[in-house]
Amino acid sequence: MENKNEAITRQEDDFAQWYTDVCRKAELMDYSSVKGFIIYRPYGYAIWEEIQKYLDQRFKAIGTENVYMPLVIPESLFNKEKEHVEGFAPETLIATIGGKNELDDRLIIRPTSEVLFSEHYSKIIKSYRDLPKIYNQWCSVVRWEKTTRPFLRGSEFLWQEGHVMFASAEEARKNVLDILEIYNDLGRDVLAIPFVKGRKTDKEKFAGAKETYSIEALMPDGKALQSGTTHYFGTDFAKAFNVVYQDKDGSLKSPHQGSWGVSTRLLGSIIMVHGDDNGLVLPPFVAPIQVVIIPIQMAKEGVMKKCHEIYKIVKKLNLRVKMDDSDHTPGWKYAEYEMKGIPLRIELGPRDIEKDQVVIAKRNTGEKIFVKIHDLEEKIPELLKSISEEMYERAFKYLLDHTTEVKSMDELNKALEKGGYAKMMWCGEEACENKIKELTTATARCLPFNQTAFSDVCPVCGKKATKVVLFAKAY
RNA sequence: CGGGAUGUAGCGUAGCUUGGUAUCGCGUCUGCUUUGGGAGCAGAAGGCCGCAGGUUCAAAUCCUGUCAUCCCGACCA
Repeated sequence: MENKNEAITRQEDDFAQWYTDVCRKAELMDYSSVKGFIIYRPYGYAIWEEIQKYLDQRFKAIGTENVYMPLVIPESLFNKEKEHVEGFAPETLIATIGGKNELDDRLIIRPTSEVLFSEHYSKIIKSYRDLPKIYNQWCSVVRWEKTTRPFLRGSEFLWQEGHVMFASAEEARKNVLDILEIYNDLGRDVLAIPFVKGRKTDKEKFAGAKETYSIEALMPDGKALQSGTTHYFGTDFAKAFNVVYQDKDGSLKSPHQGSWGVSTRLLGSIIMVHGDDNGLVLPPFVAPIQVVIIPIQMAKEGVMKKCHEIYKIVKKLNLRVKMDDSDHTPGWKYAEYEMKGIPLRIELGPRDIEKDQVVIAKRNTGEKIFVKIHDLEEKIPELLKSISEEMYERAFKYLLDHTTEVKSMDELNKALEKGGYAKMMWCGEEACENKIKELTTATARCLPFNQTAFSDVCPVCGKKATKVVLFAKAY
């Protein structure tokens, strides 16, 4: 029987409310008493930990070392890089009192750590032998946001920030593109999210960066969500912070710098891309619980015993498994674990025991299948893999269906109305970019790496267009 | 930060116009019966009505401020 109080808002009724409902009912987070600062509850934090595991291992495989930098940056230091400061100044949180005294040099709670890394690098990089430096830190940062939403935009969020120094521009650029590829792999293989890889326009790039690259995900409400970025800085930052090394030939040079990061915003992507009206749908490889076992008629002879056997079989596969032997009814448990997005549910009762089988329900499709117990060992890993692929395919199809090539302002408007990306040829002028934003509120998400031209006229100004650009409304 | 809406038990709510010690459902706890899609019966606990001031003999209700959440803009990962 439908229990209205347990249900969440339907997506089609109010997508934003659905999102918030899922965040709370799936116990991913809770609000704290300070605006924009959320509590990452165990279930939500565990997803982040899985993301961390994957990325940390990939980062280290290409020579990255983890470090930890201070939480605070003296204002005087922060102000060294002009363009960067202008980008962040409006959203910094500043500590002004230490103990009982006003601070002479106020302390900025890091909104990002470019300047701390740069300052440190100026001390430890002296010779070409000290390069490259590929450092990363896992931490939280604070940005005083005006409007906040769980995971999507918080005043504090968790992330990793890589800050790298190389002797040459080529190496630095290669590093930030390699990392972008790792982010993309994370999406494809782990999160089941198809990202669009591309370069940001000058207008949209990071404060102080020469080049900014991003991975963009498309949400079911038609809005794009930037899910990760990498930046190439050139030598400007290094120069501002006096990072100088002596090269083999004895000359003094500035290294080429890059940075890259993904944040807990990825959880927002996961929730929206895959979720449905029954709640969360987690990609199998980040699900904190991958398989849940529900005993049916627990009091009946042999049921619990058989459930424990199944538990052991799944555990042995190195999977994250939970058995729920609480006294809730099976129906309650089904709904509960659907809300939590657990990829596979195993139901086991007297009827199954007779047939030496279990019932397996797939969260992503709702499909129920019967599997003989002796086949479980082989079948479960297969199912998890195919679920991940099905989820990716579904999201990819949505992405394709909502990427529309447009050749006129009229088509652009229609494409944005439908939701998703309006793909157009662009002359490269910021004026045209601004005009689209003014008329539609959509922004240039990126110049996708796939630059297959399909016209040579900019629909805004009518001049010659050479670049493929994706416009969309964004989070 | 501008415009709009909303805050009453863990969740969802009634009451507010016309001030007088807070309603109902779900959840929680106990017991028994149950268990293949959010179980049934019986009993119980749980609230300084978001917070802070003010008006009043008396404030959930009226006034001011503030905080939070949601929506629409501007800004940003």
